[in-house]
Amino acid sequence: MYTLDRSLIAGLPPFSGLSRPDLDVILEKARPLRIAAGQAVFEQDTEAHSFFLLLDGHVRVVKTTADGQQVIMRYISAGQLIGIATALGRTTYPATAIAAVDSLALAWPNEAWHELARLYPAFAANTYKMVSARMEEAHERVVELATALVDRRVAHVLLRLIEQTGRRTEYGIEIGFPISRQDIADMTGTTLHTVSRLLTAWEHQGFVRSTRKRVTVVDGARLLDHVGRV
Amino acid sequence: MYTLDRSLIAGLPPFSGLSRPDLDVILEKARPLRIAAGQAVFEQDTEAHSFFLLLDGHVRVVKTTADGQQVIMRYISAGQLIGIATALGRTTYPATAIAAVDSLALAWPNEAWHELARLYPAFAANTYKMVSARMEEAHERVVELATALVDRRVAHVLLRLIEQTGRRTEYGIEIGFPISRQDIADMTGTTLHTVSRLLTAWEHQGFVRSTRKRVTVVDGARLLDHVGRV
DNA sequence: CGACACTTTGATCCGATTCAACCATCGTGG
DNA sequence: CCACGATGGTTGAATCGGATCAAAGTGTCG
Repeated sequence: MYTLDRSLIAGLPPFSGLSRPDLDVILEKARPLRIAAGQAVFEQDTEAHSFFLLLDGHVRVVKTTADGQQVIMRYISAGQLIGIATALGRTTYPATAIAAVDSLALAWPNEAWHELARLYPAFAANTYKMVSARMEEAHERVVELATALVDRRVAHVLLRLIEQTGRRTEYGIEIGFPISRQDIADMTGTTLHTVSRLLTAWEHQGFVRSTRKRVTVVDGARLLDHVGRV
Repeated sequence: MYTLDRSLIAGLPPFSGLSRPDLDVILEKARPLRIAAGQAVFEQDTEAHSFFLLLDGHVRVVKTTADGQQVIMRYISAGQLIGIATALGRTTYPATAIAAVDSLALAWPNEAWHELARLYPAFAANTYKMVSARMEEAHERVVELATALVDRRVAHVLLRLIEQTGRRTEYGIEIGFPISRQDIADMTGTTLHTVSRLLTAWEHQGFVRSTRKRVTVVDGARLLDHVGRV
Protein backbone atom coordinates (compact mmCIF):
# COMPACT_ATOMS: atom_id res chain seq x y z
CA MET A 1 0.00 0.00 0.00
CA TYR A 2 1.39 3.36 -1.02
CA THR A 3 0.53 6.61 0.57
CA LEU A 4 0.33 9.24 -2.10
CA ASP A 5 -0.30 12.68 -0.81
CA ARG A 6 -3.15 14.51 -2.45
CA SER A 7 -1.01 17.62 -2.65
CA LEU A 8 0.67 15.78 -5.52
CA ILE A 9 -2.29 16.39 -7.77
CA ALA A 10 -4.23 19.18 -6.11
CA GLY A 11 -4.35 22.24 -8.31
CA LEU A 12 -3.50 20.41 -11.53
CA PRO A 13 -5.77 21.26 -14.44
CA PRO A 14 -7.24 17.76 -14.86
CA PHE A 15 -8.48 17.86 -11.27
CA SER A 16 -9.57 21.44 -10.94
CA GLY A 17 -12.95 21.81 -9.29
CA LEU A 18 -12.58 18.62 -7.25
CA SER A 19 -12.67 18.48 -3.47
CA ARG A 20 -9.88 17.15 -1.25
CA PRO A 21 -11.70 13.92 -0.40
CA ASP A 22 -12.39 13.38 -4.09
CA LEU A 23 -8.69 13.60 -4.77
CA ASP A 24 -7.99 11.00 -2.11
CA VAL A 25 -10.41 8.57 -3.72
CA ILE A 26 -8.85 9.19 -7.10
CA LEU A 27 -5.33 8.75 -5.77
CA GLU A 28 -6.23 5.49 -4.15
CA LYS A 29 -6.66 3.90 -7.54
CA ALA A 30 -3.36 5.21 -8.89
CA ARG A 31 -0.02 3.54 -8.98
CA PRO A 32 3.24 5.54 -9.19
CA LEU A 33 5.56 4.86 -12.08
CA ARG A 34 9.14 5.89 -12.78
CA ILE A 35 10.23 6.10 -16.38
CA ALA A 36 13.91 6.41 -17.24
CA ALA A 37 14.90 8.76 -20.04
CA GLY A 38 14.40 7.02 -23.37
CA GLN A 39 11.94 4.49 -21.96
CA ALA A 40 8.40 4.17 -23.32
CA VAL A 41 5.39 4.89 -21.14
CA PHE A 42 3.22 3.09 -23.68
CA GLU A 43 3.54 1.95 -27.27
CA GLN A 44 1.54 2.71 -30.37
CA ASP A 45 -1.05 0.09 -31.37
CA THR A 46 -0.73 -1.91 -28.18
CA GLU A 47 -3.69 -2.62 -25.94
CA ALA A 48 -4.49 0.45 -23.84
CA HIS A 49 -4.48 -0.80 -20.26
CA SER A 50 -3.88 2.44 -18.37
CA PHE A 51 -3.95 6.17 -18.57
CA PHE A 52 -1.34 8.39 -16.97
CA LEU A 53 -0.67 11.67 -15.28
CA LEU A 54 2.83 13.05 -15.65
CA LEU A 55 4.02 14.30 -12.28
CA ASP A 56 7.54 15.24 -13.21
CA GLY A 57 9.66 15.22 -16.34
CA HIS A 58 8.90 15.49 -20.04
CA VAL A 59 7.44 12.93 -22.40
CA ARG A 60 7.22 13.09 -26.17
CA VAL A 61 4.30 11.53 -28.01
CA VAL A 62 5.37 10.02 -31.31
CA LYS A 63 3.45 8.54 -34.22
CA THR A 64 5.27 6.19 -36.54
CA THR A 65 3.97 5.55 -40.05
CA ALA A 66 3.81 2.19 -41.77
CA ASP A 67 7.06 2.99 -43.58
CA GLY A 68 8.87 3.98 -40.41
CA GLN A 69 8.74 7.76 -40.57
CA GLN A 70 8.24 9.48 -37.24
CA VAL A 71 6.19 12.51 -36.32
CA ILE A 72 6.32 13.98 -32.83
CA MET A 73 2.74 14.90 -32.02
CA ARG A 74 3.48 16.83 -28.83
CA TYR A 75 5.56 17.12 -25.71
CA ILE A 76 3.80 16.50 -22.42
CA SER A 77 4.89 18.40 -19.32
CA ALA A 78 4.23 17.74 -15.65
CA GLY A 79 0.58 18.04 -14.69
CA GLN A 80 -0.86 16.73 -17.94
CA LEU A 81 -2.73 13.54 -18.74
CA ILE A 82 -1.50 11.13 -21.43
CA GLY A 83 -2.66 7.87 -22.85
CA ILE A 84 -6.33 8.62 -22.40
CA ALA A 85 -7.22 6.30 -25.26
CA THR A 86 -10.14 4.92 -23.29
CA ALA A 87 -11.69 8.31 -22.78
CA LEU A 88 -11.71 8.63 -26.54
CA GLY A 89 -13.36 5.27 -27.03
CA ARG A 90 -10.26 3.49 -28.27
CA THR A 91 -8.83 0.16 -27.22
CA THR A 92 -5.25 0.78 -28.36
CA TYR A 93 -2.85 3.70 -27.95
CA PRO A 94 -2.69 5.87 -31.07
CA ALA A 95 0.96 6.76 -30.47
CA THR A 96 4.07 5.90 -28.49
CA ALA A 97 5.08 7.99 -25.48
CA ILE A 98 8.79 8.24 -24.68
CA ALA A 99 10.33 9.93 -21.67
CA ALA A 100 12.67 12.72 -22.79
CA VAL A 101 14.20 12.81 -19.30
CA ASP A 102 13.82 10.65 -16.22
CA SER A 103 10.18 11.10 -15.35
CA LEU A 104 7.57 10.28 -12.77
CA ALA A 105 3.94 9.48 -13.50
CA LEU A 106 0.81 8.08 -11.94
CA ALA A 107 -0.95 5.27 -13.73
CA TRP A 108 -4.62 4.36 -13.46
CA PRO A 109 -6.06 1.16 -14.81
CA ASN A 110 -8.30 1.75 -17.75
CA GLU A 111 -11.48 0.76 -15.96
CA ALA A 112 -10.93 3.59 -13.51
CA TRP A 113 -11.63 6.14 -16.19
CA HIS A 114 -15.31 5.42 -16.62
CA GLU A 115 -15.76 5.17 -12.91
CA LEU A 116 -14.03 8.46 -12.20
CA ALA A 117 -15.80 10.19 -15.07
CA ARG A 118 -19.15 9.09 -13.67
CA LEU A 119 -18.31 9.91 -10.07
CA TYR A 120 -16.68 13.26 -10.79
CA PRO A 121 -18.28 15.14 -13.69
CA ALA A 122 -15.76 17.93 -13.23
CA PHE A 123 -12.97 15.48 -14.04
CA ALA A 124 -14.74 14.36 -17.21
CA ALA A 125 -15.44 17.95 -18.20
CA ASN A 126 -11.79 18.94 -17.67
CA THR A 127 -10.71 16.05 -19.84
CA TYR A 128 -13.06 16.94 -22.67
CA LYS A 129 -11.95 20.55 -22.51
CA MET A 130 -8.38 19.34 -22.91
CA VAL A 131 -9.36 17.16 -25.86
CA SER A 132 -11.01 20.15 -27.50
CA ALA A 133 -7.90 22.22 -26.93
CA ARG A 134 -5.69 19.53 -28.44
CA MET A 135 -8.00 19.29 -31.44
CA GLU A 136 -7.65 22.99 -32.06
CA GLU A 137 -3.89 22.73 -31.77
CA ALA A 138 -3.94 19.90 -34.29
CA HIS A 139 -6.01 22.04 -36.63
CA GLU A 140 -3.59 24.92 -36.34
CA ARG A 141 -0.78 22.55 -37.11
CA VAL A 142 -2.57 21.28 -40.20
CA VAL A 143 -2.95 24.85 -41.43
CA GLU A 144 0.70 25.58 -40.76
CA LEU A 145 1.96 22.41 -42.44
CA ALA A 146 -0.24 23.13 -45.43
CA THR A 147 0.74 26.76 -45.88
CA ALA A 148 3.99 27.74 -44.17
CA LEU A 149 7.57 27.14 -45.28
CA VAL A 150 9.98 25.16 -43.16
CA ASP A 151 11.74 28.08 -41.46
CA ARG A 152 8.45 29.45 -40.19
CA ARG A 153 7.35 26.07 -38.89
CA VAL A 154 10.61 25.50 -37.06
CA ALA A 155 10.52 28.98 -35.56
CA HIS A 156 6.97 28.47 -34.33
CA VAL A 157 7.86 25.16 -32.74
CA LEU A 158 10.74 26.74 -30.84
CA LEU A 159 8.54 29.58 -29.63
CA ARG A 160 5.79 27.19 -28.59
CA LEU A 161 8.25 25.03 -26.68
CA ILE A 162 9.80 27.90 -24.77
CA GLU A 163 6.32 29.14 -23.95
CA GLN A 164 5.33 25.74 -22.57
CA THR A 165 8.54 24.65 -20.90
CA GLY A 166 11.01 27.52 -21.12
CA ARG A 167 13.23 28.64 -18.27
CA ARG A 168 15.21 31.82 -18.03
CA THR A 169 18.95 31.59 -18.45
CA GLU A 170 21.79 34.03 -18.81
CA TYR A 171 21.21 34.42 -22.55
CA GLY A 172 17.49 34.00 -23.01
CA ILE A 173 14.83 31.35 -22.55
CA GLU A 174 15.88 27.74 -22.85
CA ILE A 175 13.66 24.83 -23.84
CA GLY A 176 13.10 22.87 -20.64
CA PHE A 177 14.30 19.47 -21.81
CA PRO A 178 16.96 18.01 -24.11
CA ILE A 179 15.86 18.13 -27.74
CA SER A 180 17.89 17.15 -30.80
CA ARG A 181 17.82 18.52 -34.35
CA GLN A 182 16.18 15.26 -35.35
CA ASP A 183 13.44 15.80 -32.77
CA ILE A 184 12.73 19.28 -34.09
CA ALA A 185 12.69 17.87 -37.62
CA ASP A 186 10.18 15.23 -36.52
CA MET A 187 7.93 17.96 -35.15
CA THR A 188 7.97 20.04 -38.31
CA GLY A 189 8.06 17.56 -41.13
CA THR A 190 11.59 18.31 -42.29
CA THR A 191 15.08 16.80 -41.92
CA LEU A 192 17.73 17.22 -39.27
CA HIS A 193 19.98 18.77 -41.91
CA THR A 194 17.58 21.58 -42.63
CA VAL A 195 17.01 22.22 -38.92
CA SER A 196 20.74 22.32 -38.33
CA ARG A 197 21.24 24.86 -41.11
CA LEU A 198 18.41 27.03 -39.81
CA LEU A 199 19.68 27.00 -36.25
CA THR A 200 23.23 27.91 -37.21
CA ALA A 201 21.95 30.69 -39.45
CA TRP A 202 19.77 32.01 -36.64
CA GLU A 203 22.63 31.73 -34.20
CA HIS A 204 24.73 33.96 -36.48
CA GLN A 205 21.88 36.44 -36.52
CA GLY A 206 21.61 36.35 -32.73
CA PHE A 207 18.09 34.94 -32.47
CA VAL A 208 18.98 31.66 -30.78
CA ARG A 209 21.86 29.83 -29.12
CA SER A 210 22.27 26.12 -28.97
CA THR A 211 24.52 23.33 -27.90
CA ARG A 212 24.07 19.60 -28.06
CA LYS A 213 20.39 18.90 -27.35
CA ARG A 214 19.83 22.28 -25.75
CA VAL A 215 18.22 25.24 -27.48
CA THR A 216 17.87 28.76 -26.11
CA VAL A 217 15.81 31.44 -27.75
CA VAL A 218 17.61 34.75 -27.33
CA ASP A 219 15.19 37.06 -29.10
CA GLY A 220 11.86 35.45 -29.94
CA ALA A 221 10.30 38.64 -31.23
CA ARG A 222 13.03 39.21 -33.80
CA LEU A 223 13.00 35.53 -34.79
CA LEU A 224 9.25 35.71 -35.41
CA ASP A 225 9.70 38.88 -37.37
CA HIS A 226 12.45 37.24 -39.40
CA VAL A 227 10.26 34.38 -40.60
CA GLY A 228 7.02 36.35 -40.52
CA ARG A 229 6.93 37.59 -44.06
CA VAL A 230 3.22 38.28 -44.35
CA MET B 1 -44.32 28.58 -35.26
CA TYR B 2 -42.82 25.82 -37.37
CA THR B 3 -43.69 22.20 -37.18
CA LEU B 4 -40.53 20.19 -37.69
CA ASP B 5 -41.08 16.51 -37.75
CA ARG B 6 -38.85 14.55 -35.44
CA SER B 7 -38.25 12.04 -38.20
CA LEU B 8 -35.95 14.72 -39.61
CA ILE B 9 -33.35 14.05 -36.98
CA ALA B 10 -34.24 10.64 -35.58
CA GLY B 11 -31.47 8.16 -36.24
CA LEU B 12 -28.78 10.76 -36.85
CA PRO B 13 -25.54 10.11 -34.97
CA PRO B 14 -25.67 13.25 -32.82
CA PHE B 15 -29.04 12.16 -31.44
CA SER B 16 -28.57 8.44 -31.11
CA GLY B 17 -29.75 7.09 -27.81
CA LEU B 18 -32.40 9.77 -27.37
CA SER B 19 -36.12 9.10 -27.04
CA ARG B 20 -38.80 10.45 -29.36
CA PRO B 21 -40.10 13.01 -26.84
CA ASP B 22 -36.53 14.17 -26.28
CA LEU B 23 -36.20 14.81 -29.99
CA ASP B 24 -39.37 16.87 -29.95
CA VAL B 25 -38.03 19.07 -27.17
CA ILE B 26 -34.77 19.50 -29.01
CA LEU B 27 -36.49 20.33 -32.27
CA GLU B 28 -38.62 22.95 -30.61
CA LYS B 29 -35.57 25.07 -30.04
CA ALA B 30 -34.33 24.76 -33.62
CA ARG B 31 -34.88 27.05 -36.54
CA PRO B 32 -34.61 25.83 -40.14
CA LEU B 33 -32.16 27.56 -42.43
CA ARG B 34 -31.62 27.41 -46.18
CA ILE B 35 -28.16 28.20 -47.48
CA ALA B 36 -27.61 28.80 -51.18
CA ALA B 37 -24.51 27.31 -52.80
CA GLY B 38 -21.55 29.57 -52.11
CA GLN B 39 -23.17 31.24 -49.11
CA ALA B 40 -21.59 31.14 -45.66
CA VAL B 41 -23.28 29.38 -42.77
CA PHE B 42 -20.95 31.22 -40.40
CA GLU B 43 -17.70 33.13 -40.69
CA GLN B 44 -14.31 32.66 -39.06
CA ASP B 45 -13.61 34.85 -36.02
CA THR B 46 -17.13 36.17 -35.75
CA GLU B 47 -19.17 35.81 -32.59
CA ALA B 48 -20.55 32.27 -32.35
CA HIS B 49 -24.29 32.73 -31.89
CA SER B 50 -25.56 29.33 -33.05
CA PHE B 51 -24.63 25.77 -33.78
CA PHE B 52 -26.01 23.85 -36.72
CA LEU B 53 -27.10 20.46 -37.97
CA LEU B 54 -26.81 19.92 -41.68
CA LEU B 55 -29.97 18.23 -42.94
CA ASP B 56 -29.22 18.24 -46.62
CA GLY B 57 -26.37 19.31 -48.87
CA HIS B 58 -22.63 19.70 -48.36
CA VAL B 59 -20.68 22.36 -46.53
CA ARG B 60 -16.95 22.96 -46.56
CA VAL B 61 -15.18 24.27 -43.49
CA VAL B 62 -12.34 26.61 -44.39
CA LYS B 63 -9.63 28.27 -42.36
CA THR B 64 -7.99 31.36 -43.77
CA THR B 65 -4.56 32.45 -42.58
CA ALA B 66 -3.51 36.02 -41.79
CA ASP B 67 -1.92 36.26 -45.24
CA GLY B 68 -5.00 35.00 -47.04
CA GLN B 69 -4.08 31.38 -47.71
CA GLN B 70 -6.94 28.93 -47.40
CA VAL B 71 -7.06 25.44 -45.99
CA ILE B 72 -10.19 23.32 -46.22
CA MET B 73 -10.45 21.57 -42.89
CA ARG B 74 -13.25 19.20 -43.84
CA TYR B 75 -16.46 18.65 -45.77
CA ILE B 76 -19.62 18.22 -43.74
CA SER B 77 -22.38 15.97 -45.04
CA ALA B 78 -26.02 15.69 -44.05
CA GLY B 79 -26.57 14.48 -40.50
CA GLN B 80 -23.49 16.14 -38.99
CA LEU B 81 -23.15 19.01 -36.54
CA ILE B 82 -21.12 22.11 -37.39
CA GLY B 83 -20.24 25.32 -35.63
CA ILE B 84 -20.18 23.78 -32.18
CA ALA B 85 -17.76 26.42 -30.98
CA THR B 86 -19.66 26.76 -27.73
CA ALA B 87 -19.35 23.10 -26.90
CA LEU B 88 -15.60 23.59 -27.17
CA GLY B 89 -15.63 26.59 -24.86
CA ARG B 90 -15.07 29.17 -27.59
CA THR B 91 -16.88 32.42 -28.22
CA THR B 92 -15.99 32.75 -31.91
CA TYR B 93 -16.06 30.34 -34.84
CA PRO B 94 -12.61 28.94 -35.64
CA ALA B 95 -13.38 28.67 -39.36
CA THR B 96 -15.77 29.71 -42.10
CA ALA B 97 -18.42 27.26 -43.36
CA ILE B 98 -19.49 27.59 -46.99
CA ALA B 99 -22.26 25.64 -48.67
CA ALA B 100 -20.85 23.66 -51.61
CA VAL B 101 -24.40 23.14 -52.94
CA ASP B 102 -27.78 24.50 -51.95
CA SER B 103 -28.19 23.17 -48.44
CA LEU B 104 -30.62 22.90 -45.58
CA ALA B 105 -29.72 23.10 -41.91
CA LEU B 106 -31.20 23.49 -38.47
CA ALA B 107 -29.82 26.21 -36.24
CA TRP B 108 -29.92 26.31 -32.46
CA PRO B 109 -29.07 29.38 -30.45
CA ASN B 110 -25.86 28.98 -28.57
CA GLU B 111 -27.51 28.94 -25.15
CA ALA B 112 -29.41 25.82 -26.16
CA TRP B 113 -26.22 23.81 -26.15
CA HIS B 114 -25.57 23.86 -22.44
CA GLU B 115 -29.21 23.24 -21.73
CA LEU B 116 -29.42 20.27 -24.08
CA ALA B 117 -26.11 18.88 -22.88
CA ARG B 118 -27.37 19.00 -19.31
CA LEU B 119 -30.81 17.60 -20.10
CA TYR B 120 -29.61 14.85 -22.42
CA PRO B 121 -26.26 13.36 -21.42
CA ALA B 122 -26.40 11.07 -24.45
CA PHE B 123 -26.36 14.13 -26.68
CA ALA B 124 -23.32 15.54 -24.89
CA ALA B 125 -21.59 12.16 -25.03
CA ASN B 126 -22.26 11.82 -28.77
CA THR B 127 -20.81 15.26 -29.34
CA TYR B 128 -17.65 14.53 -27.40
CA LYS B 129 -17.20 11.28 -29.22
CA MET B 130 -17.40 13.21 -32.47
CA VAL B 131 -14.85 15.74 -31.22
CA SER B 132 -12.50 12.89 -30.34
CA ALA B 133 -12.96 11.39 -33.79
CA ARG B 134 -12.22 14.72 -35.44
CA MET B 135 -9.12 15.14 -33.30
CA GLU B 136 -7.82 11.79 -34.45
CA GLU B 137 -8.53 12.70 -38.05
CA ALA B 138 -6.62 15.93 -37.56
CA HIS B 139 -3.70 13.98 -36.11
CA GLU B 140 -3.67 11.64 -39.07
CA ARG B 141 -3.65 14.61 -41.35
CA VAL B 142 -0.71 16.13 -39.50
CA VAL B 143 1.23 12.91 -39.97
CA GLU B 144 0.36 12.77 -43.64
CA LEU B 145 1.25 16.42 -44.29
CA ALA B 146 4.54 15.94 -42.47
CA THR B 147 5.58 12.74 -44.22
CA ALA B 148 3.78 12.09 -47.51
CA LEU B 149 4.39 13.62 -50.94
CA VAL B 150 1.69 15.54 -52.75
CA ASP B 151 0.42 12.72 -54.98
CA ARG B 152 -0.22 10.49 -51.99
CA ARG B 153 -2.04 13.23 -50.13
CA VAL B 154 -4.26 14.03 -53.09
CA ALA B 155 -5.04 10.37 -53.65
CA HIS B 156 -5.98 9.90 -50.01
CA VAL B 157 -8.27 12.90 -50.10
CA LEU B 158 -10.09 11.55 -53.13
CA LEU B 159 -10.51 8.16 -51.52
CA ARG B 160 -11.71 9.69 -48.27
CA LEU B 161 -14.24 11.83 -50.10
CA ILE B 162 -15.70 8.98 -52.11
CA GLU B 163 -15.92 6.95 -48.95
CA GLN B 164 -17.83 9.71 -47.18
CA THR B 165 -19.97 11.05 -50.00
CA GLY B 166 -19.45 8.81 -53.02
CA ARG B 167 -22.24 7.59 -55.26
CA ARG B 168 -22.03 4.87 -57.87
CA THR B 169 -22.04 5.93 -61.49
CA GLU B 170 -21.50 4.23 -64.79
CA TYR B 171 -17.72 4.51 -64.52
CA GLY B 172 -16.99 4.28 -60.82
CA ILE B 173 -17.68 6.18 -57.64
CA GLU B 174 -18.18 9.91 -57.92
CA ILE B 175 -17.58 12.49 -55.20
CA GLY B 176 -21.03 13.58 -54.06
CA PHE B 177 -20.67 17.31 -54.58
CA PRO B 178 -18.97 19.71 -56.99
CA ILE B 179 -15.30 20.16 -56.14
CA SER B 180 -12.70 22.14 -58.07
CA ARG B 181 -8.97 21.56 -58.51
CA GLN B 182 -8.44 24.56 -56.27
CA ASP B 183 -10.60 22.96 -53.56
CA ILE B 184 -8.56 19.77 -53.68
CA ALA B 185 -5.39 21.85 -53.53
CA ASP B 186 -6.72 23.66 -50.45
CA MET B 187 -7.32 20.32 -48.77
CA THR B 188 -3.84 18.99 -49.43
CA GLY B 189 -1.58 21.99 -49.13
CA THR B 190 -0.64 22.20 -52.79
CA THR B 191 -1.60 24.24 -55.86
CA LEU B 192 -4.38 23.82 -58.39
CA HIS B 193 -1.72 23.33 -61.07
CA THR B 194 -0.25 20.31 -59.37
CA VAL B 195 -3.69 18.82 -58.75
CA SER B 196 -4.60 19.35 -62.38
CA ARG B 197 -1.46 17.60 -63.55
CA LEU B 198 -2.02 14.69 -61.19
CA LEU B 199 -5.65 14.21 -62.21
CA THR B 200 -4.87 14.25 -65.94
CA ALA B 201 -2.03 11.80 -65.41
CA TRP B 202 -4.29 9.52 -63.39
CA GLU B 203 -7.02 9.83 -65.98
CA HIS B 204 -4.57 8.59 -68.63
CA GLN B 205 -3.77 5.67 -66.38
CA GLY B 206 -7.44 4.90 -65.90
CA PHE B 207 -7.62 5.50 -62.14
CA VAL B 208 -10.00 8.46 -62.23
CA ARG B 209 -12.25 10.44 -64.55
CA SER B 210 -13.18 14.03 -64.15
CA THR B 211 -15.00 16.91 -65.69
CA ARG B 212 -15.52 20.43 -64.47
CA LYS B 213 -15.99 20.24 -60.70
CA ARG B 214 -16.83 16.53 -60.77
CA VAL B 215 -14.40 13.75 -59.93
CA THR B 216 -15.01 10.03 -60.26
CA VAL B 217 -12.68 7.39 -58.90
CA VAL B 218 -12.64 4.50 -61.34
CA ASP B 219 -10.22 2.20 -59.55
CA GLY B 220 -9.40 3.25 -56.01
CA ALA B 221 -7.35 0.17 -55.24
CA ARG B 222 -5.00 0.70 -58.17
CA LEU B 223 -4.76 4.41 -57.42
CA LEU B 224 -3.76 3.64 -53.84
CA ASP B 225 -1.26 1.11 -55.03
CA HIS B 226 0.14 3.64 -57.50
CA VAL B 227 0.94 6.22 -54.81
CA GLY B 228 1.58 3.69 -52.06
CA ARG B 229 5.25 3.21 -52.50
CA VAL B 230 6.16 1.92 -49.06
C1' DC C 1 39.66 6.49 -24.14
C1' DG C 2 36.98 4.67 -27.51
C1' DA C 3 32.40 4.10 -29.34
C1' DC C 4 28.36 6.22 -30.24
C1' DA C 5 25.09 9.79 -30.74
C1' DC C 6 24.64 14.26 -32.28
C1' DT C 7 25.92 18.12 -35.34
C1' DT C 8 27.76 20.68 -39.22
C1' DT C 9 28.52 21.68 -43.91
C1' DG C 10 29.13 21.11 -48.96
C1' DA C 11 27.35 19.34 -53.46
C1' DT C 12 23.78 17.66 -56.08
C1' DC C 13 19.16 16.51 -57.29
C1' DC C 14 14.22 16.66 -57.65
C1' DG C 15 9.28 17.57 -56.50
C1' DA C 16 6.48 21.09 -56.65
C1' DT C 17 5.63 26.02 -57.01
C1' DT C 18 5.59 29.92 -59.81
C1' DC C 19 5.05 32.32 -64.03
C1' DA C 20 2.72 32.50 -68.26
C1' DA C 21 -0.42 31.61 -71.78
C1' DC C 22 -4.26 29.48 -73.59
C1' DC C 23 -8.59 26.63 -73.80
C1' DA C 24 -13.28 24.98 -72.14
C1' DT C 25 -17.50 25.37 -69.96
C1' DC C 26 -21.14 27.74 -67.64
C1' DG C 27 -24.34 31.26 -66.61
C1' DT C 28 -26.31 35.52 -67.78
C1' DG C 29 -28.24 39.47 -69.94
C1' DG C 30 -29.13 42.03 -74.10
C1' DC D 1 -30.93 32.45 -78.11
C1' DC D 2 -26.58 33.48 -78.71
C1' DA D 3 -22.58 36.39 -77.28
C1' DC D 4 -19.60 37.34 -73.87
C1' DG D 5 -17.59 37.61 -69.43
C1' DA D 6 -16.36 34.81 -65.61
C1' DT D 7 -14.95 30.79 -63.58
C1' DG D 8 -12.52 26.60 -63.97
C1' DG D 9 -8.98 23.72 -66.24
C1' DT D 10 -4.74 22.47 -68.95
C1' DT D 11 -0.03 22.61 -70.13
C1' DG D 12 4.81 24.27 -70.89
C1' DA D 13 9.09 26.45 -69.03
C1' DA D 14 11.76 28.37 -65.48
C1' DT D 15 12.80 28.47 -60.79
C1' DC D 16 13.51 27.22 -56.07
C1' DG D 17 13.03 25.24 -51.42
C1' DG D 18 14.43 21.36 -49.26
C1' DA D 19 15.64 16.56 -49.54
C1' DT D 20 19.21 13.56 -50.40
C1' DC D 21 23.90 12.09 -50.70
C1' DA D 22 28.31 12.36 -48.61
C1' DA D 23 31.79 13.19 -45.32
C1' DA D 24 33.89 15.03 -41.50
C1' DG D 25 33.74 17.28 -36.84
C1' DT D 26 32.39 17.28 -31.75
C1' DG D 27 30.55 16.33 -27.33
C1' DT D 28 29.22 12.54 -23.99
C1' DC D 29 29.12 8.48 -21.58
C1' DG D 30 30.21 3.89 -20.20
